[in-house]
Amino acid sequence: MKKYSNSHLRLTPQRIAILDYLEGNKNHPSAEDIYRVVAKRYPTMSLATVYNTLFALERRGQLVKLTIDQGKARYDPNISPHHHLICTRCKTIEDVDTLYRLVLPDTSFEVTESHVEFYGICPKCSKGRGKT
Amino acid sequence: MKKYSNSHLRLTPQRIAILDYLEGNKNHPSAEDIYRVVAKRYPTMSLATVYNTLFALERRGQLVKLTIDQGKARYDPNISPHHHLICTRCKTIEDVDTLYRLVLPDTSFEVTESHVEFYGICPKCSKGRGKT
DNA sequence: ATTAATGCAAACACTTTGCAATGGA
DNA sequence: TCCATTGCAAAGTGTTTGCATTAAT
Repeated sequence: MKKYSNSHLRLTPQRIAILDYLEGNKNHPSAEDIYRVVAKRYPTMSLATVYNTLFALERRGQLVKLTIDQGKARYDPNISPHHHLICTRCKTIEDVDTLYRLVLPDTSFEVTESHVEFYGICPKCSKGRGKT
Repeated sequence: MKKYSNSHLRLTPQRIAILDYLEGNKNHPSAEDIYRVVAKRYPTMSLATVYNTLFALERRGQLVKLTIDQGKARYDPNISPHHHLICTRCKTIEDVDTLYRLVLPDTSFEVTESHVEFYGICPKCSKGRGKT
C-alpha cells in the first residue's frame, strides 16, 4: 500500500486491501484470484470493485494487464520492463529480468515496448510433480 | 486448402471454406472474423463449426492460437516460428520473421518456444491515418 | 453403414455497465 | 457537502457444450 500512497486514488478500505495484496505480488493473479483473497477480509467486497480498482491502477500505469492467458487477464504489479516464463503444464507465470536488446528490421514502426514470452515446462512439472 | 489436404480432417464444405480463407492469411483473424467471411459463401455456417475447425487445426499443429488480444483469440496459419508487431492504436498484428537467439539465465526451465511481441504505432497510424 | 461434423440453442466464463446507496476527501 | 466509489444485478462478449440431424468416408 505504501508504494501507492501518493496516487490520486480515493483510499477506500476495499482498495487498501487490494493494494496490500498486490504489493510485491509475483503471482500474476487474475481478477478472480484477487477477489478470492480480499473477500476473506472484506466479505462485502464485490468483483466489480476489484475490476474498478485494477482499471484505475492500470490507467495510472501502476499495474500491467497481461494478455498471456486466453480469456482471463492476469495482473502484474511489477511495472519495470521484464519478460515472462510460462509453464504450459501448470500455467505458472514467472518473471524474467534479463534485458534483451531486440533490434527490429522494420524501422518505420515506432516500437514503444517489447515483451518476450518463454513457453515450456517448469522444474516442478519436469519432476512429475506439478500439474495443478 | 491444398496445404491441408493431407490432414486427417473430414473435408466438409464448411471446412474447405475455412481452410481456403486461412491459406496464407496474414491478418491474424479472430473466430468471428473468419465466421463473417465464410458465412457469406455458406449461409448455414455456424460459429460453433468455425471453433470446431479451428480447434481441430490447432490440435494438429496446423494453426497457432495467439493470446495477444485480451478476451479474443486470434488465429495464425503461419506455423513457422516468428514474432509479432502489434499496433496499439489500430490493433493490427504484423509478422516479424527475424530469428532472435534468446538465452535464458534459468536453465532448470525447459524452454520449448519463445515469442516476442513488439508494441508500438504502425506507419499508418503515425501518419495520422490509422485507427479503425 | 459408420461415425464424425453440423447447426442450433443453451450454458459458460470473464468483464463491463447501470444505478441507488454509501462514505472518503 | 460533494462526488467518486461501492455492491448488486443485469447485460455484454467470446467460447464451449449438448444433442438431434446430416453427410463424408
